[in-house]
Amino acid sequence: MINVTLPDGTVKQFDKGATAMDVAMSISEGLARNVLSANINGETWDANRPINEDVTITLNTWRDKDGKATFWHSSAHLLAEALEAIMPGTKFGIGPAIDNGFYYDVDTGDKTLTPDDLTKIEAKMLELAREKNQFVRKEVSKAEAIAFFEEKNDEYKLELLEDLEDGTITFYTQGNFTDLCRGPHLADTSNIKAIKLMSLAGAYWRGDETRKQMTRIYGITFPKQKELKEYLVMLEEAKKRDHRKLGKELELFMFSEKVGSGLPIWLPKGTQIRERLQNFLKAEQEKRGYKMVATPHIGHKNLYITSGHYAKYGEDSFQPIQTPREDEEFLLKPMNCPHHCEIFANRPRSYKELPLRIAEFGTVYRYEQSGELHGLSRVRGFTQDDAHIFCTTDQLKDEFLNVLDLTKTVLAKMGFDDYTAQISLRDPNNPDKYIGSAENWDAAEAAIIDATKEVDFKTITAYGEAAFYGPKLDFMIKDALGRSWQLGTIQVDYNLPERFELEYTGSDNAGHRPVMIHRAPFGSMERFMSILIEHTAGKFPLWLTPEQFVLIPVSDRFNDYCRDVEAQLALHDIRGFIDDRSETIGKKIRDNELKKIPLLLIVGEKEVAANSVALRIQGEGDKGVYDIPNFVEFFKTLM
RNA sequence: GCCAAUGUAGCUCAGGGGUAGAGCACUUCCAUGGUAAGGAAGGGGUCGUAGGUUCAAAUCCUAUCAUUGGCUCCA
Repeated sequence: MINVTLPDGTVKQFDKGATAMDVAMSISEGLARNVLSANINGETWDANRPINEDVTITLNTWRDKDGKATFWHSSAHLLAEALEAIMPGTKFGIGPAIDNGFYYDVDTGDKTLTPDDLTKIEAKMLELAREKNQFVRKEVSKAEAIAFFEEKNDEYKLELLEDLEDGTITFYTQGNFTDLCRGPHLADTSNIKAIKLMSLAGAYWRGDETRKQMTRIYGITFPKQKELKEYLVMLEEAKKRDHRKLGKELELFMFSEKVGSGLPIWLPKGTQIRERLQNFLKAEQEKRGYKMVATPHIGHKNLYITSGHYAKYGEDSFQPIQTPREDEEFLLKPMNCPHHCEIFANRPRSYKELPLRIAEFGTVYRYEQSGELHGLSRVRGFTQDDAHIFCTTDQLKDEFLNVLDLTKTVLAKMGFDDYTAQISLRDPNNPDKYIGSAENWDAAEAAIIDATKEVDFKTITAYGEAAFYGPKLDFMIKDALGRSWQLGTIQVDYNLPERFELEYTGSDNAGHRPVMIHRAPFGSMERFMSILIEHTAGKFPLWLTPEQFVLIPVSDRFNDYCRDVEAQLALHDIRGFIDDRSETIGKKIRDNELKKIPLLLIVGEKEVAANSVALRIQGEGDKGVYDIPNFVEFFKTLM
């Protein structure tokens, strides 16, 4: 007999060789029907794999992340089976579950997969799923495994096998398809009821761009057709929030082939929002002791030789700008820190000046690869809400707290609450990768960790993700389609002060090297804007929105009155415009609702008589009549 | 940069070897309308760009640029 401990602490006894399915059955038949896999002592297992010792168990269903992962991983195998049936000789790379579905990297040789093929594969998958084939786990020796894939001529699986130890290798077979796989899998294919292959993409084998590019097939499956439909509807809804679409519709920004790809052009409405964001941040920074500076868009080549960027990124960047003078070269600045280092070096500095916090909305240019450009999220020219803090190691933690407080204030003001702070530390196995003494790194990493604890941030720690010059903290946030982007960042830097030979005079009258913190709460105005658009679906908070109200006269007889109201509201810094087109009232309301103007003020005979407006809130409908002072009061409650 | 797809009017899209279509937007006129599309008329495109095939190319081919989905990269 074995003891099985359930998540609630209950211990049940079973015969040796019982399965998670048996455990589920002992609880209820319904649960047994829904169990997809189980976590056994922390490891995910097939629901029908025999258990031979005392274990702690969690049963995974569709509602659990691990359950979905099992479902989707099995779906990937089903995809492979279908593809092998349709295109014999296809070679397979890896086929894992991901956050939303699964993919399989395949090599179809000379044949190129087309979207039409996906439809055929889907149909085949459904057909195979209905066969209710069991996923059969088998432990194999390495020699057996190698023989199997040599027979199949699948060099990818053979390469994967090289890294596996004999005795730990398992195969899974369902129907006619056998794959090298750790598992776990569903009991059989019949749970997979709804299938959608989403897209095709190229993907380098093992993520290495020097290796062969395979075809990646992305797909998603569900236990119910209805869930697939809901998922697709959700995707459609998400697309409506896409900042590229809304940016065009709301006339916030544009791109021009003539100006160049990846170079965003901010239109008047977008610029208004951008400037309000900047003014807000400036005010917050002023409270926290920052001084604004302004530096040129280019810098002498020598600046970047000093900073080390020339050697590291020279060839992959915008190329140097020549001058009439021979051998003189300037670079478009890819970051602001070298300029700011020169500001620090401008004159002798005393420890009494530290921490020195200098800030700039600095526009930088980076030659991103053409395939990487993405709306406002990934561009070649963008403005960082940059600042550099020069301080002593002892001041690091307080400065970190100061920056964290600022970042928190900024994100809260925008209503962003679903973000992750990633602490990036050294790779403990690779200490030579990093510049600076171990003591300094210890101090900086401790400062970050302590500071994030004090402000109670939701953090994840990533070892080995630190920059070579120092540890960092990045704020990650998702766009409408669930893609993760880095917004704000805080980075400790020991390298640049060293390279620029920055010094301050300490209380001991000796020279000391400062530490530098790079930080940008928004990250860049462009990327921040893209996320802001997607999170608000274009319904910006009232303080940010370019047009807070629209006055809609019922007929053009009331245009003069509207102008009067507009002027009265302007006195209270309430901004908007008059829709004096000769259209029907219904039409004007519809148009302005679609433009997402927050407050619609309808004005006709009655309103003119009572010096009032009839208020309608975007998306909410009629809110009744307000006289002007009351409306101003009401407006203030919304801000 | 790599793989794949797409590129037709300001926008969304249909069409497809025989000289270009819809809806919305725009202009003008009529209507002066009370809470999500009033009516009529009109203007607007060398079908991304450059070559090629053809009697004839927006349509087929090649190259190129841009965009989209991924991969790689990301100071």
